Formats: sequence, C-alpha cells, structure tokens
Amino acid sequence: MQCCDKALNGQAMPTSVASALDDAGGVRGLMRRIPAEAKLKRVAGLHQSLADHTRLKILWALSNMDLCPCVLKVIADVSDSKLSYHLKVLESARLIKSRRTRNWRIYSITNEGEKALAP
Amino acid sequence: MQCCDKALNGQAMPTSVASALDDAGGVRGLMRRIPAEAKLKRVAGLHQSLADHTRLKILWALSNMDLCPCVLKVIADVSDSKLSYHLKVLESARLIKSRRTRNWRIYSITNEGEKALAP
DNA sequence: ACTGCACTTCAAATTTGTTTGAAACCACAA
DNA sequence: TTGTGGTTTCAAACAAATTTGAAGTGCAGT
Repeated sequence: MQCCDKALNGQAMPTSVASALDDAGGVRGLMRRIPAEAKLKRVAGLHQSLADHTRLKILWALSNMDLCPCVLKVIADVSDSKLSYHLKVLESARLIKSRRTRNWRIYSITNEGEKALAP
Repeated sequence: MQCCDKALNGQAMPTSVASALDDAGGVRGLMRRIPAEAKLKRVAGLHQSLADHTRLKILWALSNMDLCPCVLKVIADVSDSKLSYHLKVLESARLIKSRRTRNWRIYSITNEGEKALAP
C-alpha cells in the first residue's frame, strides 16, 4: 500500500497508516498539527530542567515555603557548589526566583514552578 | 536568627525562614511533604524522556494517528537509526507502544504519552 | 581595613546522553 | 534460496550535562 502524499514519494506503508494520513491531509496536514520547532525546543528545555531528582526535591521544598540555600543544602543533601549549580538551572528556567535579605539569599518557587509540579 | 531544628544544628538563617520551618515541623516536617527519592527519580526520568524536540515531535505526530517508522522518519527528518533510538527511548518510558503488521511496525501513543502532552 | 560567613563561579574531570554509519535482523516475494 | 525493503542493533565518536574542589564575591560586624 502507498499513500498519495508527494512528500512521501511513493513510500510503501501499512494501509491503515496510508488512509489515516490521507484523511489528515497527508504529511503536510499532519505537520500542521504539530507545534513549531521553536516551541518544541522550548518545551524540551523545560523538561530538561526538571529531569533531575535533586532539582525536583528543591522544587518540592520551595513549593512548601521560601528557603535559603543553607537550608536547601541540608534538605537536598548536596555540596554548596552542587546546590548552587542546580539552583541556577532552575532559576534560568524561571521555575524559581530569588531575592536578597541582609545576610542571606532567599529562593522561592514561581507560578511556572508550581505548574511543573502539578500532576 | 536560628531555627530550633536539630537537623540544622544551630545553622543561622533568615527569621522568616526559621519561623516557616518551625511551623512546618522543622526540616523533618518539611521533608515529609516531599515525595520519596524513588518517586523523584522516576519523575525525573520521565522528564528526561521528554527533554528532546525530536521525541516531542514524534509524540505529537502519534497523538494524531498511529504511524510506522517510515513515515515518522519523514516527519521528524532524521536518519533511520536516529529515529529508532528515539523511538526506543519513548517506548522504554512507556510513552508510546508498538505492534507488528505484515511488513511494518506501527507505533502508537499510550495514555501516559497523551498525558505528557497535555498542557 | 580585616575577618568570617553565605553563597557563587570557575575550570577540569567525570558521567551521561546523542549521533553516526555499518552490520544484522526479519518477513515476505521472486 | 536468494533478494529486498523496512527496521533495529551495535560500537565508536561526539556532545552535553553534572560533579568536584578551589578560588572568588559581597555583605556585616569588629
């Protein structure tokens, strides 16, 4: 079986696939329903930021209360620089944000961050 | 300022953090509200599987219809082996599944996969 | 100015994930 | 049986993310 789609140039394929593809307007029709490359890359990057258990732990902690690195360090059980690295990843992804007080820095979760934890 | 929590062993910290922490039952109380390590690792792994634009494109395509690798290859615009690699990652994560027909393999999205695409 | 503390940055080492092309596999047809 | 098309597997090359420990920054108190 083959599909009439020009982009496939006579490529053989299962009958069921060929007809579903024709119904959808061929490869071009299907591709119109897929988010643009730029958006896919953005979403992929977001998932990348969440693809680490230490970062997820930090995010969960901050979903309960604002915290300074000194406490996050104990909770995540990591070294200072490691913590700092992960905080930076999360902050670049805008999942958390931070502010300064006298002696400390205080991190808090953003709306984006909250959404990322939602089931 | 410091928190009465023993796990912090006299660690200095912002007043606001100390009181929020005490209210939550200290570090132990806070940690009880954070999913277990095993679950965090599982979720992190799921995000890792989604942290690639090619895989997201495949997932979106399959959310529209079942497809064979020969068509996915055109849609994702990648080599055979590259496609196969990404399909394997998605299938191991149970975001997609596959079945055999006569000459072809047909991939389809799972419920998990659908959920992963939902906003 | 000097010190100590909280935290971040840096660059090198390490680990992990991805890409590549060649080879293998598998079902079917000739 | 041999050939062919569709697909997967493999190992090596490559790229990207993470870890490490040392050095650096900036703020307060002395």
